[in-house]
Amino acid sequence: MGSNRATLADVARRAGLSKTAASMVLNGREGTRLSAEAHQRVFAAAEELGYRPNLAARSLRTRKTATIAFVSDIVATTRFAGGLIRGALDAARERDHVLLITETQGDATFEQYAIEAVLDRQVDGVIYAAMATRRLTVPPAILGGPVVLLNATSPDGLPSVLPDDDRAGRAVASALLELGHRDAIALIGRNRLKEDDPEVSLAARARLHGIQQVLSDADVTLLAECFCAEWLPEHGYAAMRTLLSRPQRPSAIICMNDRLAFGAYQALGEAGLSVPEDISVISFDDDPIAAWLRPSLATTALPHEQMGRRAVELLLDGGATVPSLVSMPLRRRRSLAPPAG
Amino acid sequence: MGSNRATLADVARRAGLSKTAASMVLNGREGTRLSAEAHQRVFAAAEELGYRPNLAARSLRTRKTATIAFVSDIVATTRFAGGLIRGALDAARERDHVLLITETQGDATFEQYAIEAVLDRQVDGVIYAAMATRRLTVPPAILGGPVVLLNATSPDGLPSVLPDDDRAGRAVASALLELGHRDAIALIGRNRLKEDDPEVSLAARARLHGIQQVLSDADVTLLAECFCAEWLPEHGYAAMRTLLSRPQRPSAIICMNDRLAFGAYQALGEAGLSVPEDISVISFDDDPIAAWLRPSLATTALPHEQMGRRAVELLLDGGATVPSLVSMPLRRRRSLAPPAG
DNA sequence: AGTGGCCGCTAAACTGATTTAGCAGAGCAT
DNA sequence: ATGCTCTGCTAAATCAGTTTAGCGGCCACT
Repeated sequence: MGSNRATLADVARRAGLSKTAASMVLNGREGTRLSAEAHQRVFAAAEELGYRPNLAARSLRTRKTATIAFVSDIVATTRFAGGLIRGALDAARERDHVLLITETQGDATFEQYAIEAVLDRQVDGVIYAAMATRRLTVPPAILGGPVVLLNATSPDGLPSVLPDDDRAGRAVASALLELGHRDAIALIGRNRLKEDDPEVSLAARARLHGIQQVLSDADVTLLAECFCAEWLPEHGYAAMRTLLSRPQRPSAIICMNDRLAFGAYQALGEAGLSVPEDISVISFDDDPIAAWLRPSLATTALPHEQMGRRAVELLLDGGATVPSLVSMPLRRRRSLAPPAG
Repeated sequence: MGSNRATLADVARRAGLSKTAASMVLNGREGTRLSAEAHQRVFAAAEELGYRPNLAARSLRTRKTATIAFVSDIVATTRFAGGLIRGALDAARERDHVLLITETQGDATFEQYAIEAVLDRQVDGVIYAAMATRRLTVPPAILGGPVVLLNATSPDGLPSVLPDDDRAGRAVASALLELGHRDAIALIGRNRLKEDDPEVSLAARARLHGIQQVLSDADVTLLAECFCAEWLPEHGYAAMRTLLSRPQRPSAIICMNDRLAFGAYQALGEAGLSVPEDISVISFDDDPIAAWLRPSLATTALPHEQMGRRAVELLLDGGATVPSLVSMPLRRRRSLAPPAG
């Protein structure tokens, strides 16, 4: 691949100068005393030969590769990952960097392998990403260079990028209060495991906290809270059926994510209830499915692109060591209405 | 990153041998006449020092980087991409390679940039992937080395990996015939643009061809065929409503993809019809929502992981120059039943 | 005794860049 | 004429590997 490319020596020869001169000119070194004419000749020669530096050679000397490792447990291959990678890719491109992607699949052997693979390639830094927002311990091997945690924090106090789930929870609750919902708001997706173990999830706790904060400030208590073992459509469906079997029907439902909401929609449809006339629904994530549902689902968007972008910025431009919270915009859609009656 | 690592010279010194000897031993070179004892000493020294070769230095000499570029129009950041990348990642790891990912976003400037970026890094080969299965022309710059097209073909006769949509179409039609559906099968998702322009889609034509083949072999004609401008839920919804407004109600629906089927489900639900008792539905892609729908949606799975894997295999192990078709397994789910009455 | 071959190993060149140290010549002052 | 500084540039070292060419010693054969 890219075999017979012109080398710096070729450029220098053509310009009638030394490699040193050519190198300095092309790197725009300050304080060199090369003449304007020398600059001209080097640029011209490089242009004519279509010169592109051999980055392997360069990085051998400089120990820079203009390459960032994107190491994830499994994020690179899930629907949630798209935006993270896209954002990181964009920010990297703007800084003339490129992304080396590996996946550990949560397996220690693979992780070991992935980390050695990227360190062997002398990456300039590592973005360590998690699929679920959570706390984790990074493998010590990567601590030799810059690291940014994406969608995760660690006890080491490494720079990290997280979605602002707490604020999203407040936004969700506020949206319902503003519409006049008060005494018949139900919540789907309580889960002690997620809420209490930061190594499993940080989002559950933060979302819940935000919601409770706003509700208790307004002196509102939840009509019901449904436990869900997982945040999948079938669990949302089951939870919604349970809610509908109770004497008082809720006027609004908060789902801890869009897939639960999808399941809730299914149960509502079967029960012949309509959203939002009979019941409002609001949720978290802004999964693509949220916009596809009928009626479209109001939700708070996980800012994946922003997060990926922010991670690269922190890594290359440096910055805050406090967790960088990226806000989750509220998408107001058709699933919201004032309570009936 | 990876600053004070042991070098080959360190290993050689510790083993009391030359760099040459150390290099040859560690690379397992055949035909060298180094003693068994020399081997021992080198391995021991490398082990003790935790030696890992500097790949930049190595590739400067060998022009191999053990790195593959994964260049895509936009695939890397969509839900459909996950599997492609995952498969490629797995196959690459098995061969001790790593993936450099870039995205062109269909923009010529970005594409130019992406290609230069990967060529500058001396990748061993390029996987050029497309989001929609289609024919495309690859930028000449990457033709200097091995290239495999993923989810695409080109007029250049480059090796390529495609899903076997034709066979999937046959499987879908056969599944309905087997259940006894004959004279009331409708199709949602006809689209001339997709069917006739291979630069837009190859899948539409192939799926349709497979379906038509099986049906005409069985002397069956479609009850109706609905045009859809895009293959999104709203179009499936509209198409389904149109179908339901006609005098004869279909007994089964084939949707050109799962998102159309999702829309069709919505229309059926609103009309109070149930799947599969009133109408069977079958589709293509095996989008995650297919399994989440109630009832779960029968569909043919795009074999993303297999495809990504195959692309790497073709690239590194060599192989067929005829397009490599990967079969799309039929997922039999609850949306299928014999026709009512 | 001469020489040819094999054995076990190494010195040095090479990859393509960056970077350090320093050289030749001009101009100026003494 | 000598010494000094400044200008404009270059030779050579360096990064960490791979690869080529070949060296010295020993044995066997003629």
